[in-house]
Amino acid sequence: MKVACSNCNLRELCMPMGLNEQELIRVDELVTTRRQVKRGTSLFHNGEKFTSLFAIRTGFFKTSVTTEDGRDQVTGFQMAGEIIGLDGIVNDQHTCDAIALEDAEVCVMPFDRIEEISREVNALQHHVHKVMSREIVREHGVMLLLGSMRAEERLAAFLLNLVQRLQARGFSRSELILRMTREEIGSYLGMKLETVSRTFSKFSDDRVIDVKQRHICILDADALKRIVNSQICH
Amino acid sequence: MKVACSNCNLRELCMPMGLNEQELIRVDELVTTRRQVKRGTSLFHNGEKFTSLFAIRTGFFKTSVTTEDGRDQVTGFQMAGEIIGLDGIVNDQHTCDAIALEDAEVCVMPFDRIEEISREVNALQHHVHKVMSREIVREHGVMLLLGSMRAEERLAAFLLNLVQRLQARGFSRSELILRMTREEIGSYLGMKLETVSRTFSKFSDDRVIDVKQRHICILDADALKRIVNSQICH
DNA sequence: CGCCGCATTGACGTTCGTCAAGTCTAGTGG
DNA sequence: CCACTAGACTTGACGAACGTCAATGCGGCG
Repeated sequence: MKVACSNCNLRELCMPMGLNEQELIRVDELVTTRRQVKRGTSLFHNGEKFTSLFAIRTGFFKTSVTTEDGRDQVTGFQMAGEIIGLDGIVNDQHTCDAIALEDAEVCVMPFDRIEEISREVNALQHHVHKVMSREIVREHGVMLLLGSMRAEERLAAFLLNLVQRLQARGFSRSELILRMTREEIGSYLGMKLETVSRTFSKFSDDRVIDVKQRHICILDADALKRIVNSQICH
Repeated sequence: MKVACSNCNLRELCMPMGLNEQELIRVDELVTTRRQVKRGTSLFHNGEKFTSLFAIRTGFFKTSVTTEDGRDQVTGFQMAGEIIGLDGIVNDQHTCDAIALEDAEVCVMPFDRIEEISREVNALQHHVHKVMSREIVREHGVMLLLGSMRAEERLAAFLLNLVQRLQARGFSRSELILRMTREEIGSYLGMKLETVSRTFSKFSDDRVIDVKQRHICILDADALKRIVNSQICH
């Protein structure tokens, strides 16, 4: 049942590379347990005590933050091999919610153990730093998107990003199934669900993608890239 | 000239707390040199090789990312005691520009040395993790702002954030001098400089703040907070 | 088979961006 | 010391993009 990290087919995504025998053994100790998360339920909630990071083994998550006055903002969508929970480190409690968008399984990695093993395995230490830095850079990209792109550009960038990550996991580079609603896409991209829907329809009319509910087929990836870079006359 | 970190008046901001004698000595070795950065010049640029993190000793910075097609987005404003350069870790090169908005001095901390000393001083290790996590959480807040707030709410949140950080550094909680232009504020907040200016004027008309170019006086902090939380009728 | 949540589409309104004119201020050089 | 200039800021008029509200369509699940 329980697969060691050293044998996991996702190891290139969540683990450091180039470890020796002994380091591999140590790193395998990171994951204490696995946890199943049913679709629609939460892995953690804002305010909950932070103890562990989670590596996604299967499934798909969204993370979102909420204000006192009830607005909420999806801050990311996470898929297999990605690490979730980094927000909790700073104050020992989570500051966002993580909700499974399909049935999922995560590897639980207690953070004190991560720190302990990091001190011995340099590659792990550096890997942790890289994972956090990558998240910071990703968020810079989202800020750029939210701060300076228009609806079509945002949605095009979103689709390209999704399909690129799926491709890295062995899925098609032209077909994908959205695990999230239009409203969740809209929240992530800073637009209303109606605008998301209209923009999908526009892309479909322009023969750039094919949309059947949540089934998306990318017909012209280059056109999408041109849209992101605003090389399209409006 | 060179003040040890253990004696620096900013140590509570950039250093871990509760170190013993020996650990203090080790941590003092983090900062190899200081570097002066003149107003308008860069600390680092997108694409430059990453070697070090920087702790701001004096002065004020902005960081910004740029797309191929020339759009750019201010991703943050940093002041004394804050750490800059975390984006560079993941790919060994910086992915944004850091520009001084006033004459500044930074402490240069080579990252390999940070990792080395982190392995020995647990408090430093955890501190590094917290600094990175804090940046991730901060960016979640910016995403919320960009994705779901309107112009007045964004600017109110921005002012409250700035003044709160200045207060933590011993400055007034009601007066501040903006180190950045309207255009830079606009870029950060995802709006045009004219909208920034108009919104300042509106706040001024409503007696919430007093604006004289870059000199801002907060007359009614509670009103600003209500604006952020949308408890104002439009 | 029917219901419910999600998605689509249309009509209309609001907010913010665009363009343009004009003002203020700090810094420079006579 | 003052006039001049360049860059930053303010303000107004107008329009485009997107949000809002409402009606309708579709598909999956019990």
